[in-house]
Amino acid sequence: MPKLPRDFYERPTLTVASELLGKIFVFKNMPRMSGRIVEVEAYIGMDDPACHARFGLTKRNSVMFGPGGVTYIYFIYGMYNMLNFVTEKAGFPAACLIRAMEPLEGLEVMHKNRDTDVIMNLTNGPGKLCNAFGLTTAHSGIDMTKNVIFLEDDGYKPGKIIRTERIGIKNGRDKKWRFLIDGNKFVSKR
DNA sequence: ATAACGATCCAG
DNA sequence: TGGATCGTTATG
Repeated sequence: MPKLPRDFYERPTLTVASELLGKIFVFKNMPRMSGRIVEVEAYIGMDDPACHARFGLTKRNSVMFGPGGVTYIYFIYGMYNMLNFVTEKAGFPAACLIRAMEPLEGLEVMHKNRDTDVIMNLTNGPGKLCNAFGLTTAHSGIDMTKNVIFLEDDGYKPGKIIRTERIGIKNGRDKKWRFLIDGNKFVSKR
């Protein structure tokens, strides 16, 4: 199946966010692991008070200032990793946070990493899915046009897409920059 | 040098 | 509803 090219990512972040829904995230680990994206949030530029780029270029967020189609993974709350894809062209800092997926391949490893038998509980949250896939900050800055981490399009068409406020932030919570597939049971809990 | 806090999760 | 837990950033 063909990988999504850099052109897919280097567009307005809200466009990318909505089109990420239904795409297949692939991590060529041992074994190959994958999941269908069902919930995403957009963080856009230095003027977005919830975006890591709001303080300008720092050591942590530098990858957001580079080209689109690169992973941005950061560590938070002393124990969780968050998976993002950098969007827009180099120079404009923005990214999409992947909040939930439907697990497809590598279920055994996910169950082991998450220490649960419940499939529904594997990847239905941004911290959970990184734990399930084994993704850490060591996987930040990976070029998604290469062969380790990338997206595939199998032609799946999500049904109705819902837009809501972003979750877990204080500033900028008025913006409806969270996108999810209506009725999908792998969307994160609230 | 130090302190506050965060794009979360889970137990009780 | 609160505690875990630590890197990042701001402030003195």
